[in-house]
Formats: sequence, structure tokens, C-alpha cells
Amino acid sequence: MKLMVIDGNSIVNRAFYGMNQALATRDGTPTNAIFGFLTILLKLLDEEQPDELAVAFDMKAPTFRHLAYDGYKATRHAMPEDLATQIPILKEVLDAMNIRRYQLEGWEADDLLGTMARIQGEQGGTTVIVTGDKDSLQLIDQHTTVKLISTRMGQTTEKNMTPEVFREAYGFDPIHIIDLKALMGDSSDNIPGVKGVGEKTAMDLVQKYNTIDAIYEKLPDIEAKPGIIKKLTEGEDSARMSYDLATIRREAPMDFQPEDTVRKPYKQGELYNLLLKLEFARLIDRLGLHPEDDAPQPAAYDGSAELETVETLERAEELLARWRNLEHVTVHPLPDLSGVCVVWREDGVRHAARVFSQRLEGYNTFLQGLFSPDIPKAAHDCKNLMVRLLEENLSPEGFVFDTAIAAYLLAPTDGSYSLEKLSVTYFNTETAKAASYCSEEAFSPLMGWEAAEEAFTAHAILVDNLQDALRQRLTDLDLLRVHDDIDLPLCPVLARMERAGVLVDGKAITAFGVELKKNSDALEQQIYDLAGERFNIQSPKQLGTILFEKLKLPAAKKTRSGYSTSADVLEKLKPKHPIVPAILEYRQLTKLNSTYVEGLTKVIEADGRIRTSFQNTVTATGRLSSTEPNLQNIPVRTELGAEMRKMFIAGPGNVLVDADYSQIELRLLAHISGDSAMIAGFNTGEDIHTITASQVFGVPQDQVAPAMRRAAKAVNFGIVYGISAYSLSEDIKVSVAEAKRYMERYFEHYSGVRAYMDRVVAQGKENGYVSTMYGRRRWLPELKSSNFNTRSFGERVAMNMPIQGTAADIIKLAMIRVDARLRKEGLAARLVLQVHDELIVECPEAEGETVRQLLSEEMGKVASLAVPLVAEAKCGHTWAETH
DNA sequence: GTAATCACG
DNA sequence: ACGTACGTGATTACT
Repeated sequence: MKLMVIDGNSIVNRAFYGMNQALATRDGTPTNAIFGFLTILLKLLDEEQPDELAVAFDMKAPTFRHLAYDGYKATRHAMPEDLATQIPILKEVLDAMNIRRYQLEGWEADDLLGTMARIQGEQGGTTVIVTGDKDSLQLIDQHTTVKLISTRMGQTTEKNMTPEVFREAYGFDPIHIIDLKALMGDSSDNIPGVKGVGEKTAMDLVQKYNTIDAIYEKLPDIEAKPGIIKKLTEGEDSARMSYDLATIRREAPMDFQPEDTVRKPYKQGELYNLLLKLEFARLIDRLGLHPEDDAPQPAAYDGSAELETVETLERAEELLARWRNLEHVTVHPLPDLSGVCVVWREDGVRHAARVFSQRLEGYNTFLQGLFSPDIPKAAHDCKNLMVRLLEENLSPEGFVFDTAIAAYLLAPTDGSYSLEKLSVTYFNTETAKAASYCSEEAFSPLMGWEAAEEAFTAHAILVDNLQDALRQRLTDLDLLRVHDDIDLPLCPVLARMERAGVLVDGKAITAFGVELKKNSDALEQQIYDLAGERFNIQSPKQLGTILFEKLKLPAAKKTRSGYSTSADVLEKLKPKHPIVPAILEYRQLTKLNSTYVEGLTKVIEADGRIRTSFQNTVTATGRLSSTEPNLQNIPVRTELGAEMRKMFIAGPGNVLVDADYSQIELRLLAHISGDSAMIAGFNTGEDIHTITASQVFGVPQDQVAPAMRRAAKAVNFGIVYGISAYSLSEDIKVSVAEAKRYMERYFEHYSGVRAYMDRVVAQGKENGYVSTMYGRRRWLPELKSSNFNTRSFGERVAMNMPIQGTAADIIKLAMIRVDARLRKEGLAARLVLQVHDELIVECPEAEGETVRQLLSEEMGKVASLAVPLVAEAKCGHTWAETH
């Protein structure tokens, strides 16, 4: 039989310190250590497949010896509260998993591990001890191995220590770890050892003599320096005492019978409820857990409805007429719009009507009726639905609620908002997988019609229930206005933009690619010549070996897996070797070619246009993102890269009009902080970076040197991001002390900015969230973390999100208004792209000037701030020309 | 699937 | 003393 025993305290500590993310439930209970522990546990179970399993804990944490982790001086740190609160919960989880745990007054987890391993061995079994603590290595023997765990940045690495592996590494048998400790001591465990004997001497002695008994027997005739011999002689008592302290006691009076620890199935319902409380939805999914059959369902969820399948146009018309008078109906379409389930409530009864193109003659007439603006509709992910509606020439108007957007506004850092997930989050209820009715074959007779139809209907009802629950929560948190005024009305605008697409010059892109390839091939050859061998330049690992080992360039070591070869490292090495500039240029050319030339060529559609997807439920701040392809990161900063923008063109007889907000984030900083000096600066209408430089460096504006302006600009940006002197110094390449001086002078002149930064962090800590001018929120459990890095990150986010997020709100409002105005005025112009602070419209040449002014005007008047909100617009035949 | 790199605001 | 700026997405290498 194979027993796995886990050192609970050791592993939970490693999980706590090794998780780089702040994990917490909505109410702020930290859960990262629990999550980390369970992740490690499941991984180990999978790998080891033990027959028996147990976890040992220290009784309390007075000795703190298990708090030690690499680089952490554990001598006498109290256990952080954020960790302490997680341990009792973890124990509950283990109980629900039906895993035996042991703890014993007066005995440490180590001792229990040792005792269990001994008993197991005596009964002819084997044991794997799982710990992060090297002390336990003394327990290794023929039937006991130790799995050493270390966790960094959420990544767990493990080392299997068998007697052979140990001997290879240490040069003596595992049991002599005790002798080693007796000599060298262990500060984290308060073991004194022999004064003056460190790790090196101790290793040497134990490798030669194995035990302290042997050493002291032969003393003074041992191979060691006279000084050491003297120290050993004087320290004998201490060594003997340390030996006892370092010895793990294997005779704990514990009630351990290996057969008690045979693995048992989880207590399904109990574990489900616990993990649900901890908001570990993915873990619930992974373990395939379900609620207990008799568990009380939240009142909000009611999956029942009067069902019908609509098969005549008369019935369809009748329903449409009734729906027009309701507050809303919930619509849930199949991805290809070949069917739709509509859920509504009348006189306290819920109804669900399913309509399929194959079963209703006149289905298209029905769709036209349903998707006319006079039937108020709720749906999950409106924008995607609207894109499909536009493809079918149906109206994207008339939507009043989007459950995906609502869930996003409530938890913008969650990342995904599938119905499967929301069902668990909001109703503690598992639901069918969308894939069961979304695939091509789902409704084929082979797959069983009924199952697909049932899942489809269940999801429609779920969306209807979510609509209720989420609307309530939005109202409670004052987030409904963001949904109603910004994110929902933006959906049809985005749908139209996606459908419009942007025209590119495919031939020019291909030609550019040929040119890039020619030049990068030449560089590749050059690099091989300079390196004296061929290698994969695109492999950071191989490149690192060439640069830092073969060519012996000074390494600025960085990444986990070796040398960093990133552009800023290489930039510093440029003068040291001609291979470096060649690599930098090679990188630029291949990047342009693979990401932009090849990436974009692949997605050009038959009409020569590229259609991106704008994601409206992804970013933590409220910005949009762009995928497949990403059109928000087309090069512009370098001359060669900017060539790409010449390939984005207006159609024949058309122009592009490009309008971008000038310094919107800094203007918002001025407005939100209320800093009078910065507000005054913007109101003079001069260049803000020059003004900043003039104020910070104390020179008249006309004497601001370009370097001063550059520095001031970097400080301005840094401030918005929640700066540190170190990062600023890296950015503008001055000493940290110099950067610190800049920042001090900056805050002297803009004291209101500093006050705002302090204020927003304090509010974030108090409320648990920060918000934009329009009420969009981001929750910040990181601010309460006891981990310095995590907390610092939270503070920077607190400073940045209200600014970046407000800018995002403003441009979204601008898009809604620009789109409305272009349409109202009967212009052929249409929005085609948004790049965070920039809008791009394509229109007939004749409309160019009108549109240019309209854009600038609408964008400028979205918000009235303490400083002007300025948007500058230009026309051109290519995207490059508009800059 | 993750890490490293680099493109954008 | 800590470890180093906010927000994204695509490509490539490699496990």
C-alpha cells in the first residue's frame, strides 16, 4: 500500500507565499492559500495515485518553524492574519474531501509525519512525505521518499527525494541531516549548533565522518583546521543538545492506523457548498461536484415555465403582439439564428416559446417582428447577437438588458461570463453546457433532439432569471446607469463597426512582407556569421546562450528560466557587440512580418476588408479590446512600423477621418484630482509636458530643453500609472536618486495630485473598490493583502483605474453620440475603428470636412471638465496620412 | 498550456 | 527590506 502524507502547515505556507495573485471572495475573505493548497494536492494525487492519504498539522503556530521558505527569514515572524484565517477553512475543506488529518498537542507536524511513515513501513507499506521543509529529509529510507515542494509565482515545482537522490546531492545518508543540523544549527528553528561552524564546515565533516558521535570519538584527531577542532571541542554540549532538537521524534502517541487513511469519496454536497462559498467555480467544475439533492435552492432561481413550440405563423403573430406590451422578453438564440427561445412573464406565470426555422413556415417574418425595436428584449451577450442580426438585415435596436455586460460590471476582473459560470455564481446551480446545443450536429436526430432542446430552453430560462438577479445587484451598487447609459447602448454601435470593417491594401501588405523577408533573411545570415554558428534567433533560450555564454556579454539576469533577452536589455548591450543591433533589427522585421503582414493577410475578407471583434467584457478598467485580429496595436511608434498604417485605406471616393483625444488621461487627472496648478496649465492651452517641465525644473517655458520635456512627459505618464522612482529611472535612464528628485518636485508643484493619490487609495481600502466618474467599479481585494507586492499593485491600480476607466467611459459615450449623429444627419459616414483614445470614421470625400468637425465637436462635449476636453481630427486617404 | 517578447493606448 | 508603472492581444518556442 502506498501512503501519501502531507505536511499541512508547510504546504499551505508555500501556497500562500507562492501565489502571485490576490485571491479573495467578493466579501474580501482571502482564499489564495486554500486555492494553492488544493491545486498542489490535486496535482499530487494525480501523479502519485496513493492508496492512502493523510494531512498533518501543527497544533498551533508557536514555533513558526514551518513558516520558513526560501529567502524568507522565518525566525520570528507572526503568521500573517490573511493566512491564519484560511487555515480553519482549509481544514473544513479537507474534512469535506474525506481526507484524514492529524494534529497532536505538543507534537509538530514533522513528528507526526515521521511516526506515520514509521508505522507504515513496519506494516510493509511505502510512504511519500509531501513537504516544503528540508528538515523532513531525515525521514527518507528504503520505504519512505520525500517530495519537496516549492512554489513561485503560482508555479509549483517538486523534487522527489529517494535515498539515492539524496546521497547524490549531499554525499551522505539522509539520517545524517540530523548530524548536519547539530553542527551548523538552524536559525529558523532556534537550533544553535556549534558556534563558528557553518554550512560548509558542517557538510565537509558529515561527509567524512557521518555522525557527531564519530567526530567526537576521534577528536582531536580529525581532518579539520585547528580552529575548527577547538570550536568543536568547546561546542560539544551545544552540538549534543542541537542533535536532540533537530531529531524528528517518530514515536508520537497518535492513533494512526494506515487503513483509516484509505482514500474515500468526497462528501459531495458539503464540498460543493464550501467551494461555492470560496467562489472556486472552476474547481467545482474540475471535480465534477453537484449540490446535494436536498440542498435548499436560492429563492431567486426558478427553472419552471409553461413550454411551447411555435409552429404556426398565427400563433407567432399573437405572441409578438403580446410581447410588445411587456417590460421585456428574454431572447436566447442559437448561434446561427436558426432557432430562438423567448421567455416572458404574464400574470405571474413564466412562459417559454421555442421557435425554429425548420418548424415554422414564415420563420423570417417572425424574426423580423421579434427583432424590431418595439419589443424590449434582454439577452446574454447582445453585441454578438447584434452582429448576427445585422448579417440577416435585422435590427439591432430594442435591447434593454445584457446579462453578460451586467455580470462584467459586477465583477470586471472575472474574465469570462459564460452561462455555465454565472449559473454557479449567482444561483449555486449547475447548468447544461452551451456546447450541447450550439454545435452543428446538436439538433441532428442522431444526437437526440430532446436533450439539445432541453438544454437550450434551460439556458433561456437561466438568462431570464439572471436578468432579475443582476438587475437588482446593478441597482444596489449604482451600476445600472453604466449599463443603461454606456455599455448597453454601445453594443449596436460596436456591432455596426464590426460589420463595416476596415479596408486594407492587400497587395501593398504582401509587397511590404516580401521586402521585410528579404531584409530579415540578410540579417539572419549576418547574425549567424557574427555568432559563428546557426541557431534559432527566435528562441530566447538559445539566444541567451549565444549572447551571454558564447560571446560573454554581461548578462542582466532576469527571467525565471534564464537570461532575459528583451529589447531593453539588448538596448543597453548595443555598443558591446555588433550582433546586438542586428538582433534588435531582426526582431523588429520578423515581428512586423509575422504578426502584421502575415497575421492581417490571413484575415482579409473577399471585399478587401478586415473585420475585428471588439470585446466589451474583458478589461478590468472598462476599456474595449480587439481580437482576431487585434486592430488596436497596429504599429505607429517606429518609422518602419508606421508603414503598416499606409495599408489601412479608405474605399474609392472615400476618406478616413481620425480623431483622437489630446492627453485625455492627464486632463482627467487634473479634473479628478482638482489640482489647481495642473488645471491652470491645461487652461493656458500650451503643451502640458512643456508646462510640467517648466514648473518642475523651474525654468521659463521657452527654455525647456527637449530632454527636460521628455523627462516631464515620463513623469506625467508614470504618475497616471502609480509611479515608483525606480521604474521612472529605468524609463528615462537616469539614476534612481535623480528620478526621485523629479517626483518630489512634481508633487511639490502638483500637491493636489499627491493628495488625490492618497485619497483614492484610502477610499479603495475602505470601500473595497474604486470607481470612475460614471460609477464603473473595480474591486480591489489586493489593497488588504499582507503581501507587500500584492498590496503595492493594488495601490497602483487604485490610482490608475479611475483615470483610465473614466477615459474609457468618455470615449464610449462619444462613440454612441457620434454614431447617432452620423445616422441622424443622413451621412454615409460610419465608424470603423476605436483605439482607446482615437476614433476612425470612413466617409465619402464630400463629407470629410463635415465629419471632421462633427467628430471633434461630439467628442469634446461628452464631458464638461475643469479643463478643456479636446479632440483633434484629420482627414486622409490612409491611416498614416491622418497622423 | 505557459512563458517570453513586443505591438498598441 | 520588499521589487519595480496601468491596460490589452498575437506569435513563437517549448514543456
